[in-house]
Amino acid sequence: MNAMHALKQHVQPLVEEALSELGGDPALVERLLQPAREADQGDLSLPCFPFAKTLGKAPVAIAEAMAATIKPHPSVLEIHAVNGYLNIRVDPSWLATKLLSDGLDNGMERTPRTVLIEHTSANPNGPFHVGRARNAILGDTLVRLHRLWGNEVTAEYYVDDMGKQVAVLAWALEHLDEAAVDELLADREGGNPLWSGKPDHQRVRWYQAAQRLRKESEEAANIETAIGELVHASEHGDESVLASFENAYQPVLDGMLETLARLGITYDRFTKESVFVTNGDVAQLMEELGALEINGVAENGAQFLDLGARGLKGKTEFFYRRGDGSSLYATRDIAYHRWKWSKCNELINVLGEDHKLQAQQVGLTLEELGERRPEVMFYSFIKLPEGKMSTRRGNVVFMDDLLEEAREQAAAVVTDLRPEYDEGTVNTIAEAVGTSAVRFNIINVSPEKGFTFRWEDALSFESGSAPFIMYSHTRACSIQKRVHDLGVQALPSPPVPTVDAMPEGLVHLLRTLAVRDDCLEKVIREHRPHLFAEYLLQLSNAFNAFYRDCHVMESNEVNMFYFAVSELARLTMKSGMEALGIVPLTTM
RNA sequence: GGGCGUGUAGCACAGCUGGAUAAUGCACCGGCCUCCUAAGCCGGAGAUCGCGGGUUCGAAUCCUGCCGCGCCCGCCA
Repeated sequence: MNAMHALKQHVQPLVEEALSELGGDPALVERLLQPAREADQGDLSLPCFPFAKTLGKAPVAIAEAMAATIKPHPSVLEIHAVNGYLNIRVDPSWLATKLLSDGLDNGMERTPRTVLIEHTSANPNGPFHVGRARNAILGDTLVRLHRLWGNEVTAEYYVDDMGKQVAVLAWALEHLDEAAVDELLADREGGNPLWSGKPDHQRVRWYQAAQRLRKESEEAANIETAIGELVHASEHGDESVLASFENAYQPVLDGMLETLARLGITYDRFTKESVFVTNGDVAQLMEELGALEINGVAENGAQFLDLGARGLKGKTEFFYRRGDGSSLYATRDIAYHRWKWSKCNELINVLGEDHKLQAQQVGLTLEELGERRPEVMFYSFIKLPEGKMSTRRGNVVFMDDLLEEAREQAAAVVTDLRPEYDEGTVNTIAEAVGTSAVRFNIINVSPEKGFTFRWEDALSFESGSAPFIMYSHTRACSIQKRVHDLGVQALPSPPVPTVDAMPEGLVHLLRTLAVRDDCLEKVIREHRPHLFAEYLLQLSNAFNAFYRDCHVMESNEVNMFYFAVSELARLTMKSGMEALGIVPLTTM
């Protein structure tokens, strides 16, 4: 469907030729000839200002001269010189023919890449709140977008199954009972009773109770020692301790995954951090690091790399080995990355902005070892209007609660709009609308931007939201169903009308369909899913204009060309929605 | 203090490898259901692009200084 790319291939030589005749440098055309910023001005546009000096002519005159001399081509409808710009407008008939013959398959020669995307990897110690879930939603969307682009993707969750957080949980489950936990957390608001049986919500109370004891009780020092011993044992690969950790966290992780599954998020593989300790990779790695030129040793025998020598600013010492010889989280992460590289030819991590420094350290160390550094999509945290999200202070929105609220609100809207629907239908639609709206609300903003969560935005079902896209899609589905019911089959290459017979909404839709691959390509290259969300909004909008201007059916007569365009748009919307995790309902 | 990121209409957000009148949604004002689902469509109003310098034919975009906000600167994870 890369019709705009094809257009440029046709047009560029003609523009270069015209420019050469005037004495300009044709080598500049490739870069300068780009999609027009102003949609009403054309499809491709060449600013003529850079040629003014060498040609000794005004840009306006250059553009006019080129417009007059450029050779015609079937793909080009018209060429105008405006204010020093050469504006080229695609012939919509040519475009329609091209789009319909290419179909969803964009016909570009691409070798699919093997991509490993690690995302979420949240500590399994409690339920997702909206802030932690941003990682999973962005990561899963990236996975889906890569699949749409034709890449082979493995989505991976790195399970932090050792270290302090799990140790605290395991300790709590071992040493506290229900009554003790209740007492320790007595001053807290009770959570939503809906989740009282969900293990992530249950067990996080044990974790929180233990956190209190660690800070506030008289035995704090003893507890700290006990937990320290557990951590130490896990870092040395003690199997019984690791097994007790797993018993502690696995139900929590299952509960967390249940929440994500509701959002359509699943993983192909879970890799446990402890694996790299028990299989010897970490020991081997530390040995190699110790032999590096930039290795340093502290007084107590701890070892670090001097990454300042490799351009790292700020704190330059990167410790990878403690004085007692055990590894650190980042060390294991490096071992994990080497393993990941053996499984793919492209590696992407989704990380919170708090991991930027560590990602630098891991990346530089990998390069020092002769490996490539992974690509990273960083995202900023989600705040609440009241400030930073914090479970401890109760300033938190749980994903489970948000999804429930979203479903209820959506159900209210459906019941209001479609009173004839039965309860089952309402629930199906409400669940789809609710989860899709929540996802879209997070995908829609650029990852590096701080984000303030507001209920009214998350639950907005109007223009600029997932339900808007979903609704446009159901219109296309409705058309398909009606045509199908008439017993009419789509034609592979229907007669394409001339430009004069094409309403504005149709032309706009064709041009929007034509730029999908350019958008997707950029999204994949730059890890910026929000641009595709933006595109899908535009496409839905364009479809609505087409729907307004072009009636596929007039008194049971099917316009085969309109139907073909409608179907192409429907399938493009559907695949795009799936790539964003929006549920493509056929009716709503 | 140092490093990284961010600042665009009342609110939210796009545009940032320099290019024409800064896009979109919410909220606000007005219009459209004898016609494929009005969760829609059309029109209107609303912006000193944080502030000051610089580079350029041209700056929201690049450079620089300042200001606000966020994150990081553990032999934690």
